Amino acid sequence: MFISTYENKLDKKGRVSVPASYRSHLSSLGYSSVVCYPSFTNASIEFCPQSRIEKLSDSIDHLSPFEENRDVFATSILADSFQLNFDSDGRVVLPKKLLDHSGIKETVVFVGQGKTFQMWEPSKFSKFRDEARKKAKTLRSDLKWS
Amino acid sequence: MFISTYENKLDKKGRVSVPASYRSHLSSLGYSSVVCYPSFTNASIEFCPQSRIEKLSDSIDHLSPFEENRDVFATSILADSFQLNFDSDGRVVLPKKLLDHSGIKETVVFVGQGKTFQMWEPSKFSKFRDEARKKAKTLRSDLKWS
DNA sequence: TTATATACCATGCTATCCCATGATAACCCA
DNA sequence: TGGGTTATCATGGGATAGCATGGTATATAA
Repeated sequence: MFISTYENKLDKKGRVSVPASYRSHLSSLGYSSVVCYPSFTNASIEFCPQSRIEKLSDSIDHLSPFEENRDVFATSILADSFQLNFDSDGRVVLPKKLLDHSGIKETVVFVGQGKTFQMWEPSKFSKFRDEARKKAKTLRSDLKWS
Repeated sequence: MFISTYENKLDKKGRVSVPASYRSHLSSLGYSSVVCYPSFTNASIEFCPQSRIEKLSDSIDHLSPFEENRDVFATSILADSFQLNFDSDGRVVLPKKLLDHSGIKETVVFVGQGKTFQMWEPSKFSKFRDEARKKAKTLRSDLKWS
């Protein structure tokens, strides 16, 4: 499970360490590689194991080949996704497109979301987090979890 | 069951012993790791078995990946949670964010809540306890226990 | 060359492991 | 019952390993 938030820094080469606890969870899942794509609902970068994207790809594939939404999903997710590789110290290089989408400059906030995690520019995240807290207070009862 | 209250001290390194009776109850339930998060409703730190948070993560995961509330729940709960590990002497290190939320400086009050427990700053807890007593007096008849 | 990518090495910080101490509670036995 | 002996537990500190981060060196492609 991906939980907590961590702040790490981009170095001059654009590398950033993925938090060790996230890496160890990834390897416990037996991941081979990971995928990033820009969120469409906000300015974050979504990060997930390759297998999850494949599942997503499958569900897109089940849409009719002629349905308009099929192309919409495929284009906005799969076409904008990047496969990332860890270096030997657990770092990744973020592609420029994703940096632009997120507004990340030198500090990256890693935000655990359970099955996935996100990467944020710090000030954008704190704004989003405040709003999320407010909404969660009113919506909390909607989430069933027995 | 987690019952009664205990006062333990934070040392310079930010470690605090979890009361032995709580630890033995945790291990009798077979829990190896635990999760803490700031309470939504007061200044305490909530403490629960990891499995409880995993259930939550699963139910969030059943929401559509593109539903807005998905991010709202995940961010406000999972992102603010911390996985804590016991050292070999039954202590945990409390992250700075949780110390800030709770106002804990050097003394931690452990408060049993049956299935979970909380951690409080002493003076905040005694205030909370007094109010809880008053409310309980007037609400007494509401508690059903077939 | 210039830029991009990968492997490898170095450093400082901090979390974690392991052991020591003192206090308190539980136990045992005359 | 009292007195002494062990366990148990909270607490403190030193040593060490893991981690984030910075840098160098080498390779690859435009």
